[in-house]
Amino acid sequence: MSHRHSTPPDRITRPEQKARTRQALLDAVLGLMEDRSLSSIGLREITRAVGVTPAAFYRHFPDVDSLGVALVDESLGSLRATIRTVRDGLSSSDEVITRSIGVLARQVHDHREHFRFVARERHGGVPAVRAAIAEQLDLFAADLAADLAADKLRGGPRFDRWIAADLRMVTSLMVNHMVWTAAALLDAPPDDADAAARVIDAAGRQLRLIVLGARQWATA
Amino acid sequence: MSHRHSTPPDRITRPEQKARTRQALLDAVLGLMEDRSLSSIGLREITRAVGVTPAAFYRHFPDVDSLGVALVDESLGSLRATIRTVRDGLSSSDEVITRSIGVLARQVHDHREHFRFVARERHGGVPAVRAAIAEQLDLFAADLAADLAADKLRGGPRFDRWIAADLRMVTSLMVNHMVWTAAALLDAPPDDADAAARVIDAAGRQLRLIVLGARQWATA
DNA sequence: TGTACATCAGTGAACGCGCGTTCACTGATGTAC
DNA sequence: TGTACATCAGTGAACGCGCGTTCACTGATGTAC
Repeated sequence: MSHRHSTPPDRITRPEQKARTRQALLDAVLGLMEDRSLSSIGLREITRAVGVTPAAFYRHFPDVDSLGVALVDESLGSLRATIRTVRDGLSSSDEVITRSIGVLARQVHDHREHFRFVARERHGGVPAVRAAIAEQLDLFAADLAADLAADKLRGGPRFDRWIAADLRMVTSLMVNHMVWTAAALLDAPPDDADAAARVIDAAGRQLRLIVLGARQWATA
Repeated sequence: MSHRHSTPPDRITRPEQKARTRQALLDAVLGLMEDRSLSSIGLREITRAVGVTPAAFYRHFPDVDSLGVALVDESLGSLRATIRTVRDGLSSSDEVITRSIGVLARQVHDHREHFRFVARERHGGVPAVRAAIAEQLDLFAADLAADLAADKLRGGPRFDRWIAADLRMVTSLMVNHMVWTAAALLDAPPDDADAAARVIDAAGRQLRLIVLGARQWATA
């Protein structure tokens, strides 16, 4: 009853193998950043963790900083798509707040290392990485502004009548709050559900307070 | 007309000289952190910038991380006293908001390197430094909570009736906003007064929105 | 299907260099009498 | 005030080590015919 013919030969093509090594390099850096910043991580350290020679690194990235920029896209690119879909079903502002924070908490739990990387390097020492993160966060704020302007929220402020500057002011406040919430979740131990629940609860109330303020702002 | 007798001998005592070298080490690190994180700065680099031998470093700190902890106290300790006095004269919430942000902007302008250090290391790679910063920021939030509970603000929410958890929720939101504002000011070029003015204006409106939300929160 | 050649991800050795830490020391400052 | 001794911030040499980068190479994968 051998299955030796049921498994395909699955020979790996060269581009596939290259992509795997590249991914291993990215993963290795995330793993090495538990208690350190990107700028303190050495090229040899990375290749040692992956199990290739130092020179092999150059087949994938010109230097460690460039690898960092690639990590920004990997970390925030997919999250953006996920977050957008949360707001797609039209619903009340309270629902959207609770669900948004829930999704964020789940993402942070499932991709701790990516979020730790972003929190650590957002104001960190590598200019190119900092710029890439700022760009992605601006896109988050723009997405949110577009959704609010489309007035998807029932029971919330009437954002469709807001001037652009005020809209941007409130969305940047919300995005900043999101980033801060992620960082607070990271500061709690990974398996401490109680601590995480407390952060999530506080974050939800803060976001609700902001929405209350926004409603007043519009009518003031 | 020689003044050779008018200048005092000003011989420097040994403790004074030691304190000067220590301060020079602290200053050198701040200067080296323009585009890098603390964890990537070497001991020899620091002593080279000061003009002493590497071994001299150990007369002042056991390692670079400990120097970082000392820098946290230098950066945030004095700011805390300054910020407290801003709220000391009882005044309207709008006044306090405008003045608080003004003081913050001035402090960031006058002590750019210190704030850059705090922003960079707040979520950075050195656990001891991160812990020291978190502790100082908690003290900021506690100061603010105490002031709000004493109901110093006329025309603002009646914080004296708030439960402690809600008070802490809103003060941590405000402190986080303060830190984020400082970071945003740092991202603008040092001499670009227009860019700084835009950040200050947006920050003021965000803080005012938060206060509006807090007023609603209390009555909700 | 088989053969001859091209591609290129990863190798392994070598390079010069700056790192953190140790140590016995020097010599100006400080103190006891 | 003068002298003899103690202190200790900073010196300078030495150590073993890991760093980033270069280079000609190997050999499996891919392609043209």
